[in-house]
Amino acid sequence: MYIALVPCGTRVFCFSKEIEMSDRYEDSPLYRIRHSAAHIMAQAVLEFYPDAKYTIGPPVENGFYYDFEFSQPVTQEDLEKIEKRMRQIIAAGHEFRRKALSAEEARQIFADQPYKLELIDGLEKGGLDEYGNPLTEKPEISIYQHDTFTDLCRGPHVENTRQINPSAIKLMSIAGAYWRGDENNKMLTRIYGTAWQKPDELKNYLAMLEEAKKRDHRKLGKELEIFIFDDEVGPGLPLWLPNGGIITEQLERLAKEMEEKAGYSQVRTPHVTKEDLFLRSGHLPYYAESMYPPMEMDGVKYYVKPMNCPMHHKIFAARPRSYRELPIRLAEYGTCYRYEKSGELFGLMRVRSMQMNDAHIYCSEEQFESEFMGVIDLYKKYFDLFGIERFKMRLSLHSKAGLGKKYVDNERLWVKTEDMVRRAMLNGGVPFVEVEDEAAFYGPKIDVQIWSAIGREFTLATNQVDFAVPERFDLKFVNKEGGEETPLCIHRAPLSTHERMVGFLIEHYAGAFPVWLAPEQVRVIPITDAQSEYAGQLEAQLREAGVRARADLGSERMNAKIRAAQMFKVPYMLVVGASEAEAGTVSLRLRDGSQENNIPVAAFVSRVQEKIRSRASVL
RNA sequence: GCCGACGUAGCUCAAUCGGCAGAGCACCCGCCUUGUAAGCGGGCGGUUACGAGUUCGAUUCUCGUCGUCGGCUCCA
Repeated sequence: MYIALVPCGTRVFCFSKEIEMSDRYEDSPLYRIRHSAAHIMAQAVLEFYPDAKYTIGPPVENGFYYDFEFSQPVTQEDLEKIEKRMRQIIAAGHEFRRKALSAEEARQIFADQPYKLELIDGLEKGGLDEYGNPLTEKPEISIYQHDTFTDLCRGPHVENTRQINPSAIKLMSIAGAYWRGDENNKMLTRIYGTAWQKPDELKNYLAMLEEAKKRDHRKLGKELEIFIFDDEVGPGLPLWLPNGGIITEQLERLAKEMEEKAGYSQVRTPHVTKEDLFLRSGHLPYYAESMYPPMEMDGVKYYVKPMNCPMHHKIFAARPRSYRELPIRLAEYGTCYRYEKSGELFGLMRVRSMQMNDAHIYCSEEQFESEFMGVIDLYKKYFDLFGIERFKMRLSLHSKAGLGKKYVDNERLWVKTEDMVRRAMLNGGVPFVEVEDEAAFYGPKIDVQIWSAIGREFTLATNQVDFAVPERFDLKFVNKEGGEETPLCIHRAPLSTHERMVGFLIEHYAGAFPVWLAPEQVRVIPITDAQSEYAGQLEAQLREAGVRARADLGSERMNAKIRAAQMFKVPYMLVVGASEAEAGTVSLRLRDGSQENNIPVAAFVSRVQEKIRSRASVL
């Protein structure tokens, strides 16, 4: 069962069926167990560190956490004793008791707990929840007590600590976390734990984590020689090895094919531009934090581009445009550089240099819906091709508080374009969720959210509306009536960036790429040296036929060569001995271990060619 | 950027209390001539991330820098 975890501030418009059928997490027994486990952990922690201040401790996907302010450093090694004490508390069979009370009574109970006092203030005055988000109605203040521990909490909890299986909980890790998630606030210490109903479920969860580590793109990327990072090159600046070069090249060919069919034009633009361009685009006021510092030449500042859009705008403006030309779709696999904070870097998924599957569509307001949905259709085609099923479309909206800071200050246009996107998605019947304060600075967007092997969420593809920047660039087209109009701009990146896409695909396929993407498609393995020549001929013939093939003529035994090819996840292995050389056939071993013998060479060649041409997902 | 942990050969990892830095794989050279996931032998490979400090002596202890990892913040 998939349990939807919807962050605060999310409005859900249409769930996928899977989610629709499941219960709300908040109502599930697991939620109570995890929430209660968090309280028990807090009790254990306070017994060991009586002067620790406790803050909040909610259930999360797969477990729970609790944030503390400690006066001394607490480390991973300390988790063992805390966990042991938790088991004792559970075994003692304490009741969880709820009590509603006034803000004043609550303040007395938590007199020496500054964070709890702040929470009480939020509940009472501002109508803020524990995360600092505004609440629509004033909640009742309640506490939960068990054994010696009392927490400000709205529940729900288990009735008795015995309802938690002490063998189905485990403390996982320790990490820093800002109070209320704000980097301007104090950093607290967060302890993560996991809790399940049965010990077997815990075991399965831990086994799943181990499995996930095996498909982590950082591990596979190294093993399969797809990319590396080098200390002297710099953090977040990946080097694509030849195998990575093949994969990215195949993705580009796919994109260009699809874009040609969909009426895009390919353009190319420089990596650096004068400061003026980014002042005009608004990147410098709104996006400067993520930009590399400028370099100066002849008294002029130049910036490395974090986005391609301003240059595409200039291409649009290269000459006067008529409504007859619209929509104009400009595409470029543009290389951009963003100065991501060091701690934000994450393998290929979050880097500082990236090549985007970028394009900008300039259209009139009437054309907007069909253009926007055309992009969504393109997503769907790609996702079908890759067999990507687990994703979430998210309508990312502005926030009122961010106007003029994170977002262009024009609320009317925000509301209008957000509504356009919402309507287009509803008309198209595409399920999505809405989240505030996630928009681009120039407009709302539909982000496609995916999860990395270790469960971290990323935006893969994105489809953004820009109602602000075309005007700043004074972009115009002449309409039917002969008047001037400013076009809307859609920024889209269905294949994300090479970096994030390949990182994702490595994990998605666990390194076993479909034939068309596999860096090496065929490995020819002679059984003895006597077949070296035949193997070499096969390699040449396959290459001639457009297949990436290699004959392994080393001095290892056949079994060792098969093993090497398996570890590299080469889709096809051709094992050839005396009889195959004699008959002009091959013995085919697939990556999955299955075998087909006595295949005529020509038959194999055309089979591989067909798999490549159709970008087939099966071998 | 912040909190915490970690950094030994190309890779995966050892090295007791501070006392000569080691193994497997990979790579190179031989031998073996093999039928669907590791044949055998030999060789090469290190300023223990970098820089200071403590010490007779530092992979080991201390400090700093860089990088990586788990999170937070942020995001294609």
